[in-house]
Amino acid sequence: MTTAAVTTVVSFEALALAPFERVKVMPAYKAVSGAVEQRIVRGELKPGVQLPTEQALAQQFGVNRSTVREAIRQLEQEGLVERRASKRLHVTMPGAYDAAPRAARSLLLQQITFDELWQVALVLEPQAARLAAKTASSADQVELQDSVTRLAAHYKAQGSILSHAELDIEFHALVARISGNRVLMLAREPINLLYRPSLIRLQQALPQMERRNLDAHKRIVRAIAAGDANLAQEWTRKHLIDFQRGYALAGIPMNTPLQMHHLE
Amino acid sequence: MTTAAVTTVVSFEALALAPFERVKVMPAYKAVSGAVEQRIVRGELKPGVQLPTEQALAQQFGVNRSTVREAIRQLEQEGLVERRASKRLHVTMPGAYDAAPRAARSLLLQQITFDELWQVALVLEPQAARLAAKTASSADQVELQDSVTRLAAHYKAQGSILSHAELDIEFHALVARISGNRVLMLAREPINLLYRPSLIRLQQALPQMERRNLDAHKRIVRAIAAGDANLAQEWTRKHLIDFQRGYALAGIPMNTPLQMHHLE
DNA sequence: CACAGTTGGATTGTCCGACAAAGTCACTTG
DNA sequence: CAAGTGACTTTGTCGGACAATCCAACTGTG
Repeated sequence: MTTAAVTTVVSFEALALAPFERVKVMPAYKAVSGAVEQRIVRGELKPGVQLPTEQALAQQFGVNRSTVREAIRQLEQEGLVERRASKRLHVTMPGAYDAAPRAARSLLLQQITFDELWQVALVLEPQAARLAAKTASSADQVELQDSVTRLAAHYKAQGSILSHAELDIEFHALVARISGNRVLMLAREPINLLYRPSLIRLQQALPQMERRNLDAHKRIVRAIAAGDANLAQEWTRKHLIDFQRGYALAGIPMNTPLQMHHLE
Repeated sequence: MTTAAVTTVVSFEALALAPFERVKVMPAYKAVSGAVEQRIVRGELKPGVQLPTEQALAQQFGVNRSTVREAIRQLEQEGLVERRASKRLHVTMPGAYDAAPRAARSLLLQQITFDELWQVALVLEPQAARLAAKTASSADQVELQDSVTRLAAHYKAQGSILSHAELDIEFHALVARISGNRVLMLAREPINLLYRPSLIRLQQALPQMERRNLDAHKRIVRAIAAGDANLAQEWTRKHLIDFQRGYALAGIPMNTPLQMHHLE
């Protein structure tokens, strides 16, 4: 039975072999969340479908329910999963809106300044208008017209509920949506969140800006309706530069870090 | 003792009072994670400091350790907290890089197309170059020159480790970093992640593009070094449009959804 | 006294079992 | 058939437990 094989003993070190790389050991909860995440990202678990109960998941993965729960918390936070109707877990497609608040918070913690925001808006918004001019349907045009009408109404009678700034923001969000470019919408969103308070503040400091803003919106809508991409882009750009001018006019410095209350 | 107060009984409904709004009841784990999050965002807990142990947290919040753990998982996922050196919890400042992968994944799940990416890059990259031209230090200029040199070396001797596409990406990331605009960097990042595979693919299909790319990079660097913002912006824009032209030339459609393997 | 090895406590990751609250669903009843 | 009801399911939370690992103090040795 035993065939005496002739072998030579050679030590591992003697061969100067590369040492084994540290084996990456993942906590079980991370392994579980990762596994579920993969199946969602791969499309095997489509948005809307219910996941098994915690108990069942624990059995399938061969871990304890507590471990499954920790994994679920991660997936929840990631927006891949949510408890709809207070009970069962459902797979959800994380929308752009989901990542935005965190990005905004990250920017705040990094003490970004307003002009950093503005410099990006200065190119994103005109591009949104340009694209919108190319793709706007007639229904979109009606919506745009409505938005301008609301702004005009607000201009005539100051008693409106939404502030001028809110309507302004709404308008630009609408243009971005009409552009149909989801990357653009995603990139805009954190900026939008942080922009709002500054815009409101400026509008209160310089109420006379309303007239110019209204005018700009009108021109932008007209350009989009006409399908004139260049014009829509250019007017949006002017609109933004105007905003910067107002900022300077009001004597508010643009290069001081944004404060935390911008997010509350 | 008992003073008979004269009261009239009136039913709640009879007064047609507004119904109570549904009291928002938060799960304990969310309350805990929210509490910690607030103290971090407010700056009371600065990055780097250690958090108490799970046991201590459980006592302070008056909940079970399991509950604390679930809260920690959320904070961990959010990037506000991490286990450094394998044990103690440390507060961390989530960087832009942290939110990007999730944003990228979200975009993939939404089946975005390449031209949506490109349309945003088309305005962000030139703006990055413009800002970089205004702020580049001499050290930055050296780095830019290095980057171009590496690209040139790769062009001469194909044997480089990094592909042409990788160097291209690196260059644009460098320009963005030099721009000093953190909002811009954040907005770029998800695009960067998704752009890479397409760029590599294109570069393989059209190796003759290398020459033009190298040329464009050179001009951009020269413009930045000269502090000519307009020129830097314009050349970057041309560089990107060139890229689009190459895409069409290679016969690759730009409007098909990006595939999942873009992220692996 | 310096230094390396040992040891014991502290902390995390995981498990088990339990229970109240809230939802679900089938079944009963008017 | 609609409304009501009651049993079952599932989640959120708790308490305790234990192995593995890390940390720090302690100890023996030169």
